Amino acid sequence: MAEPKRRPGGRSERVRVAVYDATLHGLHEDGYAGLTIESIAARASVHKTTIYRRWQSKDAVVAAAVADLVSQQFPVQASGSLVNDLRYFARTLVRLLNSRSPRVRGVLHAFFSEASTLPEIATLKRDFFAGRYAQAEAIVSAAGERHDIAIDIDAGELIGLVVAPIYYRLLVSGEPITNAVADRAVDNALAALRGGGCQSNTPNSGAAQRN
Amino acid sequence: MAEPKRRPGGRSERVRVAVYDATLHGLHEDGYAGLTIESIAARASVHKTTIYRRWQSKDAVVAAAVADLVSQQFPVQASGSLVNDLRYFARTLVRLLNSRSPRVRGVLHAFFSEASTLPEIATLKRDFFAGRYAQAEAIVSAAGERHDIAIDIDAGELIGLVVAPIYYRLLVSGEPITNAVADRAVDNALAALRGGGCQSNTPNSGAAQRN
DNA sequence: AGCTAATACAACTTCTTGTTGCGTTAGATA
DNA sequence: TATCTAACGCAACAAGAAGTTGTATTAGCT
Repeated sequence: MAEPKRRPGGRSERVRVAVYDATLHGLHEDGYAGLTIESIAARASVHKTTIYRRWQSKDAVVAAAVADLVSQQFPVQASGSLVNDLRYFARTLVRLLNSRSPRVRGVLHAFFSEASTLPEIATLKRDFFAGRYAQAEAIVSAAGERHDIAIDIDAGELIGLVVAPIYYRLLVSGEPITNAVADRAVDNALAALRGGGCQSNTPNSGAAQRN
Repeated sequence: MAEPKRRPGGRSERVRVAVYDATLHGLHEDGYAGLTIESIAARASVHKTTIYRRWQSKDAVVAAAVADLVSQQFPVQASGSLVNDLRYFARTLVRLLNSRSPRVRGVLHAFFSEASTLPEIATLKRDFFAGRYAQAEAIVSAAGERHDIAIDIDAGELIGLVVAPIYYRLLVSGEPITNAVADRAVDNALAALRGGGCQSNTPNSGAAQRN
């Protein structure tokens, strides 16, 4: 029952990279519905049996390809004023959503299309945004410690005000996503702060709820 | 070259309704990728040749089914205070996004998945949101005329602040969408107004932009 | 009651999907 | 350099879905 000797270097690795690349590229160009194992194989210059034997199903390939790219984390700069940090954060998101890299666009497609219903993709998506959220929360709490803002500010609510309008353009209105959009989102979020919004001591707002 | 006499009443109509219903239902349960003409036919208790002859392609059926439901407009109540109108508006959106009706969920799936890349669906989506936007803008401009708020308020920006967090939960974070979320979104949007946000005379915000 | 548009049914072709056996290539080890 | 064998390429195939066509049947209309 000895384990067969694996060969991680060389061809296997090249095939893996080529397949992941072809998968994300295809996800971007043809969408999840139009993506097939044979199209991936053709684009990766690899035979379809190779994919069938190594990954079994289309969903498994997609999940693996997305996981591979997402594992490369994006660092967040957190030093200086709250405005600058938030602005940098928002602009980083804008740059990401505007990326012309087929691999990044493939992941975005996976996250914001039908593929997001796959359990593996859903988990990756949740983990990715949880990570981003934690980084953003650090920005806000740091500002709280510097006494730039009140301590009872709901960090999640504030970050939501910053990023929600950006995602809104990507997913709903389809309007272009410029740096000006990012800056305006930050300005409005901070304006809400000044106007008394994002208080964490009013968890359910003042209104009664029916649902 | 006489036009053949059509028969809009009776069976044709029943088939049409059954097919649209089955399409939206299938879109909800199986997704766009999993949807096939044969599955629609089976669910509608109709033979597949009927669908092939009347609608030609899967995309055409989906577009027609979505268009049929979307054509039923949702009225917006606009009387009273800005807070109440916005809250009603936001809560209506929440109720829509939480709808358990398979037909509504099917349309939502069409709008926020791969099907939204189809030209017909994209047009329907754009028109639908343009209509909603116009209604919302009326709320804000009415408040401006009542002098509840300043005249130089960017209505679109304000509405964006209200609805963006709601869509953000649906499409990005996946958190539950309650009435409390709607109310909080309105509160924060109005707080932003008080804090000096949503001014229409600062179209590109103060910051320089690189993109 | 008769006409015929619209649908159902069956049989068929074509294309896609996924599998299997076997020969070939190229890392790894000595 | 020679050898071993994991990983891949290739061809052939089976299974099934997608889409088409001819004909019979149903049911709306006059």
